Amino acid sequence: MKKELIEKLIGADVKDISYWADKFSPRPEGQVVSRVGPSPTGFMHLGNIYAALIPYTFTHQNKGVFFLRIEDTDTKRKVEGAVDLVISSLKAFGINADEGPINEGEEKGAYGPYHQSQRADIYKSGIKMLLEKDLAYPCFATEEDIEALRKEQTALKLRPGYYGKWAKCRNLTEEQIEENLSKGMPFVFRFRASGNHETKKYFTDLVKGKIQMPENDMDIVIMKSDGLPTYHFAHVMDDHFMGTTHVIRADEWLASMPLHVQMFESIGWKVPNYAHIAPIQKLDEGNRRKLSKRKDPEANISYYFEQGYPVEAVKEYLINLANSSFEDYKKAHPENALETFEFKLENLNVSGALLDFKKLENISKEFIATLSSADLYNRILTWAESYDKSFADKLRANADYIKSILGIERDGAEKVRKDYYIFSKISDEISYFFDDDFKLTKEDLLSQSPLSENLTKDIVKQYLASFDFNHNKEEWFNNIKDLAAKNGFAKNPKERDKNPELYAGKGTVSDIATIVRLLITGRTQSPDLHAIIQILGKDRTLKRLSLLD
RNA sequence: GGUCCAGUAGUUCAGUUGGUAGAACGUCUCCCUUUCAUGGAGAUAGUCGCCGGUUCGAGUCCGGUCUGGUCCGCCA
Repeated sequence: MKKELIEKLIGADVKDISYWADKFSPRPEGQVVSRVGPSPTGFMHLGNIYAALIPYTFTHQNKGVFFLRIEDTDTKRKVEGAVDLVISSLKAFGINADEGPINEGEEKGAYGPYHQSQRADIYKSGIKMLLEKDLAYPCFATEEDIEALRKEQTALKLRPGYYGKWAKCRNLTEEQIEENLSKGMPFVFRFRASGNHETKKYFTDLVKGKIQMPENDMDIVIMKSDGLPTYHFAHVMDDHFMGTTHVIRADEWLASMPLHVQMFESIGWKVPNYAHIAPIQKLDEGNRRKLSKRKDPEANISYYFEQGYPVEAVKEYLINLANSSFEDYKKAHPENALETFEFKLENLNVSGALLDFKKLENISKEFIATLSSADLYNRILTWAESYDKSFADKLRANADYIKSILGIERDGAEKVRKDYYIFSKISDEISYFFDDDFKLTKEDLLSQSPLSENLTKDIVKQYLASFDFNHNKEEWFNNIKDLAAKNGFAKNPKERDKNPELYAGKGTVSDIATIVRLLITGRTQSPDLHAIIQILGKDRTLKRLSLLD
């Protein structure tokens, strides 16, 4: 294409591509460079974290460079504060980029800017280069033209798209282009595809292995009429100049790998390694489908923060999802497993990772069980300050009290309870420790008691009479056992099961314990009762034991 | 419609170059036990989507078929 026409199309002051080649020095030989490129839509998808965690971990295990690039070329979707959301979300999961934006205004690294919206000059130079090489051309087709084209193709049962003989602007003469320009017609730039759709070519994907795909023959739009590039072109330009060696990205890009490889090759640039990560899916009425931002609240990572899953658990779950051999590794190395686990791209889940909340809960329980009561308290408080203000107030006002509650069968215990998995459930879980939330009527007691009304009343009376707050755990329980014996109850449930006729109409120790438990906690299930009593204190305990008086 | 990926225990997934299947979670049983949650021991379970082919031998290779998913925008 004539120089004058190129200048008419993109302006006279566009730099040669060599300018950028000089500006961005090549990365050290052999260095692994990878990145994550979220678009700032104001929404952080679980998949975004998943797609960042994998290259981040991979790159750091290879002592490489991991950078963050904001892919904000879609001006229509731009949202205020979205970049901060991206950075803070990544940070919450321990993903800190070596290069890239560090907040809404600043960035670090020598290959920037790391916002695509600020790289317009670089892309223009790229277009200039492609026009000179005859690898791109301006296209004046309107949206309506494209729509009509698609309709015609579908009617003929042909592959829809702008390719081959359907690509009308492909063969525009320079005179025709001049004429359209003089009419002021808007245009985009398209890539001049060189492939034949009938020809199959092998591509190597680090996750999926060798795959065969047709060559690309689509004359895809590479620069929109607003002067910003589409993903495809930005990917090629940026990953070339930023020195990316490993393009690790979501599965949905697999189909455009032939296009991207073709662009690199026709320009004469080195083709990076590709690794396509299977999407996170969920089961919906028997079918799996991609986690949907619109339909599924759990697609948004804020869901996990709101529910109060510990980030560590979510992170471990995601690693687990990506590479199920992590389970074996963790069993062998329970300490520090997450950081030291070396996962291989070729071991990545190939088909699609299905969310399994049961498993997440399990991991979360295991993780929370490793926390001391003080650590747990701090985490709950941090969570509550954002998501449950009144509970946060309660936590602050009763710090020591609540810490001792959380410490039941935790601090110093050889077998830690594993009944918490999300912070949002803890408030309810411990509510009976507070008189305001403790509600038990006589009717509640009698209806839930395993024994008859008269027997229950009698047992309550006897227990209150024999209760001594200063008993240690053994003395305390012996007292209940004595009470059982005195009333002709079985000392343990097994004894009753062996001789049911002996204890007909009576009960066992566990029945007495249940009645005490109901009086103290209002529930039939609770952690260690003696510990609860000690934390509640003498006055509160006696008051609750005196319900029937 | 085209394209590519996948289809292995109830569930989520492993199964490097072909030698009749493993883990985790779940479920169940027993032990521990005042309830629950733990902890310990164990059990349960799969004609490896279906059909055919190659082979002494196939989850693993080939062909076909069905099912599910991805992508096919001036969105990324």
